[in-house]
Amino acid sequence: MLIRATIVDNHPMTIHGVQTMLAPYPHIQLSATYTSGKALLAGLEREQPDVLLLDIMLPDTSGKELAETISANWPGIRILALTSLDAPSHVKGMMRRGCTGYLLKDTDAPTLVYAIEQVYEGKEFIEPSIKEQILQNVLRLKKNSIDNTPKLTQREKEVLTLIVQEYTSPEIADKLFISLRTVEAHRCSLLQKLDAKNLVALVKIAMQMGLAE
Amino acid sequence: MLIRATIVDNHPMTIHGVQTMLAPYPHIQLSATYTSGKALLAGLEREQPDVLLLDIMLPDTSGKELAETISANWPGIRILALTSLDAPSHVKGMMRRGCTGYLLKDTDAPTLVYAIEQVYEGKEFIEPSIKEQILQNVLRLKKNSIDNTPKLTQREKEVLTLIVQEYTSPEIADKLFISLRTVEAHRCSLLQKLDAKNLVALVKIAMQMGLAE
DNA sequence: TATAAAATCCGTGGAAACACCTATTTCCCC
DNA sequence: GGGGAAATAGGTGTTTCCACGGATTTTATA
Repeated sequence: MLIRATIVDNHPMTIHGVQTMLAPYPHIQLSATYTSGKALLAGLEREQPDVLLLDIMLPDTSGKELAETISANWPGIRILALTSLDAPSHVKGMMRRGCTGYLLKDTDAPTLVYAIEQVYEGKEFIEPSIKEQILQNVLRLKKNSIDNTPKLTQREKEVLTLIVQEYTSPEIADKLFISLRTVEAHRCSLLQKLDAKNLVALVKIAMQMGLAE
Repeated sequence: MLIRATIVDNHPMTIHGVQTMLAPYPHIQLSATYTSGKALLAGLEREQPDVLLLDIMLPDTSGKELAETISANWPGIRILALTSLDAPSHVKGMMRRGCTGYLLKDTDAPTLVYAIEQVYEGKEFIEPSIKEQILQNVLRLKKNSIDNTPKLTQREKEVLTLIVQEYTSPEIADKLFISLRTVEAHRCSLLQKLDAKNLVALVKIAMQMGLAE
């Protein structure tokens, strides 16, 4: 088994580090290295690796755009995100754009090799700590959410809940047996208290608070 | 170490099954069993267990409401969700309402015991398969989403993206250098194609497609 | 090149949302 | 018992949204 890998990273240090880490493993060959998205796209025309180690923050293109275009144009290339960004939103962004793995730069050689092997075989590999982080991120929303948003009154919470359940103001008025004006008053309070520009912003905030899936 | 456990489930069969499973483990004592939410709440006034095994579907109250009130009124009681529902939304709902664990009913005795022990110590325990399911649910949205929604045209996708970014129709018109009427036409198409009742519904669908966090 | 799909635009009208303002009643807490 | 927050409701007006028609031009593609 010979795995041809390629790396894109604007830090030469990272590239050297990966080269050093992979040196003792002859079955993984770092066939090419690039320091920008443009250089990579140009290089892919000549030579396609099996696995691409892709950073997110690059000088010209962003890693997310690159992942999208590469997985669309070269579906045979497996992409392993290699970055120091551990925020769940970045993980989601990369995985949804076609990456099969996500690794942090502070990893060790065996893990790097294992991740490359897994990704090469089409199996997902995500840093376990990051998996846990995402999970907690999804499950623990309620903690700093509607209950711990002391700004909102009971009634406002009720109205907000009905709003994200796609009820309009007149419908909410009927449902709560109050006047349309009262509902509108609550809506205004919600917009101000939650610093929302409009309905869309309000819904997004409410969903972040866990009021809807 | 003696762990006092209590179970709420409207199926006597489940209760018997748990009793049988826990019998060989003397350090876990099933101190009380209830078949309804009301009975549980009444029983808690007399006796509080260390760990509560809680089903979601109950005749009177729902497990989610129960989890919320119990974790609020008896914060010392650890709650382990024990149900046959494996949908991520249920897991999120229960965990966000104060459960420390989530177990499926098709589990085996050692796992049940381990879960109770973990939860007793305040450590989270979630069925590994469910963890993975939630993770995939979060990460793989894009797959059957905006790209695989062939219904939407390119322009409609652009407009939808701007909508969830909290732009209003006039703002979108300015940004895309098109008429307000055109934007509104795209909005109507979006509402129809995505079967959305209104803006709120549209935003929710868009977020499920991964267009925003 | 013919045809379909996409993208553009308009008129009209009503519903809903949002922004100001004020005001009363209720209820909790010091 | 008085102060303050919450909930209630109204007036007025503007903006945005949404739905019902329609139309033309551009683009892709078979």
